Amino acid sequence: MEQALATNPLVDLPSSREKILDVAEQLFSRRGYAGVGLREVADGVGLGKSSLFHHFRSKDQLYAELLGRVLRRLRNQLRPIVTAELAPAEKLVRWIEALVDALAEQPASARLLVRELVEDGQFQSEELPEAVEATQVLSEILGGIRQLLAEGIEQGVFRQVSIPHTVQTLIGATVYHFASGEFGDGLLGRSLFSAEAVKTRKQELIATLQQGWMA
Amino acid sequence: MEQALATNPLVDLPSSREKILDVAEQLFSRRGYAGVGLREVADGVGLGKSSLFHHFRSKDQLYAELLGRVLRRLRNQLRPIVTAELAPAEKLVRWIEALVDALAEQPASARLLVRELVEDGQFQSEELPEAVEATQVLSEILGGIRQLLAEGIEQGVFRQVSIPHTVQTLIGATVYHFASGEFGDGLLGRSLFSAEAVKTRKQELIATLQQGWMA
DNA sequence: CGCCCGACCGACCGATCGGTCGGGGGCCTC
DNA sequence: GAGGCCCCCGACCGATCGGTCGGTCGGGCG
Repeated sequence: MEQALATNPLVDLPSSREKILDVAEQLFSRRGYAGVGLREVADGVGLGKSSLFHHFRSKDQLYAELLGRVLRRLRNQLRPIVTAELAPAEKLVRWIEALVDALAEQPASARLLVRELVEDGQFQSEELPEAVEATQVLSEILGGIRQLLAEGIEQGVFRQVSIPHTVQTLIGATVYHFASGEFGDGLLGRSLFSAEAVKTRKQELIATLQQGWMA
Repeated sequence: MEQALATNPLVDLPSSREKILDVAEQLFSRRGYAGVGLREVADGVGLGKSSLFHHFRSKDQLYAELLGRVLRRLRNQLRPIVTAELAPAEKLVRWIEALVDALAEQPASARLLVRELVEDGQFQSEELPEAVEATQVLSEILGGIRQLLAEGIEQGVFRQVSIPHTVQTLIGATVYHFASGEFGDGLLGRSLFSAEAVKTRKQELIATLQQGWMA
């Protein structure tokens, strides 16, 4: 996180802009869009507040860009699984594992996503191009899992579950879980993101859901 | 909502105070604690902002009281099921049904709860007595479902699932689902709270989870 | 009648909000 | 060495934040 960045003349881009996004991701994920002021973000980066506006047009745009970054990461890790040549049951297991891994790798992601899903989306309706792109990436991810489920049902390996409800259950069991912060830590008696807890989560999920959806 | 309240000399209590809580519940659930100003709450009730402080000490206290109201409702609807004399499998089904019904009845509840669970709880650590009480009610609810699951495992009718993870899955599949607002509406193609969608949710949940947890 | 009190109000407080503006310093290129 | 560009800054803007204050009003009660 704190390597020598400025000393590398070739890829010094990850400097301020990325640092702002990193800090903002931590803060927004914990206390929400309205709960964090730009002053605090700037302080966390070690810049003046007005410097943020050199890199981003507005608070809205900063947030939208953040969301896009998180969603693109997820999409990139999940896409190859949907398009792979595998049996649906195997695909589903790998998809769940990959989603859990992706969420566990970057603890702020799940919280950010839950906030966005629970919010009455002011962002997708904005004319901000970054927000529009983020919405598209989300649609891609959803399309993938829907297709995966549809395949399995068509081939008769899954029960005839309701696809939208199943998607919701999956999101709840993964994204919500890793977004549950201190509450989840307290329930589990350890950090949600400890290697042990992540492994157990995968096992429990796959056992429950696979068994619950198999024909 | 707009009956003649003041004309009834016996039960005129549900007047302003309850009205404030109702309006605040709608607003906070949709845009979060930090996202709603007291001015807007007061306008929604039809009062001046300063009048809110006649009924509540602070914004924090108003919010804590709100949370307590929601949690007490849930506890009161779930408690009799845990203590009932029924087989664990039957109890679990009824518990899920009751939770879904309770969340579906008052659409703001689920969103409020998800926000609270995802937030790094500033409220339970506060010295606000209303917040402490709300935390206790939440613990009661959690204790109930934990006990229910433990019973089932002990009697061998449930698999040896991890109880904390199972609780998380249950919360995700119910509370998150009904908190997912416009996103969930879009996924389902109808309102999350339509009678049809609620009924389907119950069926899907019970089928999946029961089948996934039975020994 | 006079008195009290709960409900309510507008004006106001200091602080903070997102955002703007003019300018300064380092570095690269003519 | 003179410009140009990128990055950054402090000072400042109007608006809004949670919260306070003094005071008005009307109904119940002695």
